[in-house]
Amino acid sequence: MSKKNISINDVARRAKVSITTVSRVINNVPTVSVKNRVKVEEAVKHLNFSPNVSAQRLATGVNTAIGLVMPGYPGIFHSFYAIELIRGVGHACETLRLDLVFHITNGFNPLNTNAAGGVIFADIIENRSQVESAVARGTPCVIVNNIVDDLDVDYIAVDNHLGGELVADYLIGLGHKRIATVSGNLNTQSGLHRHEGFLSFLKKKKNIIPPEYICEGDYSRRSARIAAEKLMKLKKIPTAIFAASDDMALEIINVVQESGLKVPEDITVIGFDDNPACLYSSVSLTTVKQPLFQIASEAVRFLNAVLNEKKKKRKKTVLNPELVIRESSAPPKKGL
Amino acid sequence: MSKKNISINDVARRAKVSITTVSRVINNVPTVSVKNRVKVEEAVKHLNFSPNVSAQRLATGVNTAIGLVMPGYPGIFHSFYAIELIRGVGHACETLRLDLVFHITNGFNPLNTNAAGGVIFADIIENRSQVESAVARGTPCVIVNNIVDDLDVDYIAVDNHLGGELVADYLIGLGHKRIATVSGNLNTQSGLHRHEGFLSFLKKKKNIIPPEYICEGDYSRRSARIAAEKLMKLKKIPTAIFAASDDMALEIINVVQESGLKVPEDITVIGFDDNPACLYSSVSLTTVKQPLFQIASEAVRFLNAVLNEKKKKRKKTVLNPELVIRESSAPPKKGL
DNA sequence: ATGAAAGCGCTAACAG
DNA sequence: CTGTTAGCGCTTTCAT
Repeated sequence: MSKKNISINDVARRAKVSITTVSRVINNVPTVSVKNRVKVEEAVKHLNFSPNVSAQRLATGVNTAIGLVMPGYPGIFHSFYAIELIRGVGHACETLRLDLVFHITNGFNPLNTNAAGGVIFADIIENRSQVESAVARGTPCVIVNNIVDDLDVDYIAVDNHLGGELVADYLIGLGHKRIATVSGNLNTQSGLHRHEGFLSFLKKKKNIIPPEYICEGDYSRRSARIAAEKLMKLKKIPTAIFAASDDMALEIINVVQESGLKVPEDITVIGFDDNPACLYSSVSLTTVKQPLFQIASEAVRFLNAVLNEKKKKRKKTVLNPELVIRESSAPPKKGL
Repeated sequence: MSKKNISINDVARRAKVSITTVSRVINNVPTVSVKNRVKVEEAVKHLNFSPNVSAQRLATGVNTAIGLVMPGYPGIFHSFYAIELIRGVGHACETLRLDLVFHITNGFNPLNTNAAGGVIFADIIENRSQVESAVARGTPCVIVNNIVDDLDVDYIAVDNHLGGELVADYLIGLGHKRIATVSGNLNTQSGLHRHEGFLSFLKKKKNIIPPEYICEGDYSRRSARIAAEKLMKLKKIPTAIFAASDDMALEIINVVQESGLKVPEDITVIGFDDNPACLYSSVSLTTVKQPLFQIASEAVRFLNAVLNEKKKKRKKTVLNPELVIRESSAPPKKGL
């Protein structure tokens, strides 16, 4: 270390007070004479002193850093989901003046989550064991966007099942009969739930959907393209396609247009996410909006409250997504 | 705190060895008998012990966390630039097993950058003073994507000026005469340098560019649209437009196409970033590629080396961007 | 209102 | 190879 560390001692010496007084000033403890307060403040400024966070944490036993653990599978950073979460958590931490310790994990090297006082897990694919050990160690955890009932953790999630149902309901209401879907990664809870919600609602409403209309994607543009091209080659082309993400929906629209068909006149396409980037496409997208930013902020605020012992009760929250109707959806053409 | 903290003492007691031995085991110090090592490992596992990072840092005086400070202006998270940086820094930290402390700053509340052993500043708009105080405090800093020669800090940047020149040179070579440009935010160094490089090269080559062809944008889609619409209303429409970001370029293409013109047949459009999202647009974009991911990783590796005292010499690096020619550019139509 | 002193959990000489 | 001990920088009783 080349750092000439300025400590509370240096400040005390310069201000000619005890380190206790310096500590009081840094922590805004009221019982300090104006005279001393001024002296200390002068010294702090003069020495460019900044308290050693590690020492503070050791002494108080309170770590005010929030951990954010994000799965590291390829492409996640190109997803609206991840970005929005980072942004939400980041802003909330800034507002609350908390450090944010960010980790990308591939599920292998088990990070030392104890560098933070509380941790937020963005999904838990491949890193359940990490969650478990953090919980066992007593670190407050909140899982975002994953409903986990078999583990003693808090979570804040969106009802993806309902999201799928909303789309199915809307499509039926519009009069569509030939409805297809391209799922997200079915290994993720979001992908699975959206898919199941959509399909089960259709089935409940006695809407038969042929197997060739059910395509498994993985949230990538590439998978969407493959699925869409397959759909466009069918003898009976669907009149509506539900994609499990906006990104995939956009790619599907591309394929549809390349086939010489129009959205929504010939085919309705619906996405999921409410990714603002999709407002700029040729047709604005009908989609399902999930309050990601708020979820993220809420997770931080909750953890902060726990750290301050304001509350310690469980927080298992499931929020409802919302259908946003824009240009890419319309009733099917007459006769279809 | 509701956490029942397991300390090195608990482990020592259970393993019936001294805390020093436990410490040695945790830190992989070789001089520990196999017998003791096994006992300690058993205890660690049994107690789900994980060392207190704050205590380690205090004791060693070494903080292995890397700080990443990002300006918080609106929209930055929708830029490829920010995402790529986060991704690059994140992955590098993971590989090196470093904690990443992430901060979004609006330039006001001066964060305590000393929560990290070294910090990376992604641009320094509005937070120069923060950089200065970190430097004064002796914290190793590296500034990314900003050439800062009036401050004693390291930086790793892309030569944006050259980037602008590359585009100008290419356009001239293609035979374009009526060349327009939509700049990025001119308060950012990248925006300014790209703009200046582009313009100065044209001038040097005796290419006169009328004032109405020079539009000031701010990296937002919105600003690009406004500028492009203005350009399309001119009596003499340009045959080529250089946008300071891919995102803006895409929006410009939209406007061009809405005007009934074609890219690149009628108008060449060139971007800057090499944002992969732009591969999916109707025409793939000719653009300037900057090695953001590598820059980010390099910044982390450098800081890590400094922390390990492997090197302490200055690192002022300027990397060259690279022109990537794709579909959105072509020679002007005959006669123009 | 102020300070002395103990201790947070860990590492790093130093002895043995 | 192992243990004792003295801090690291700060907070927090407890006196004064």
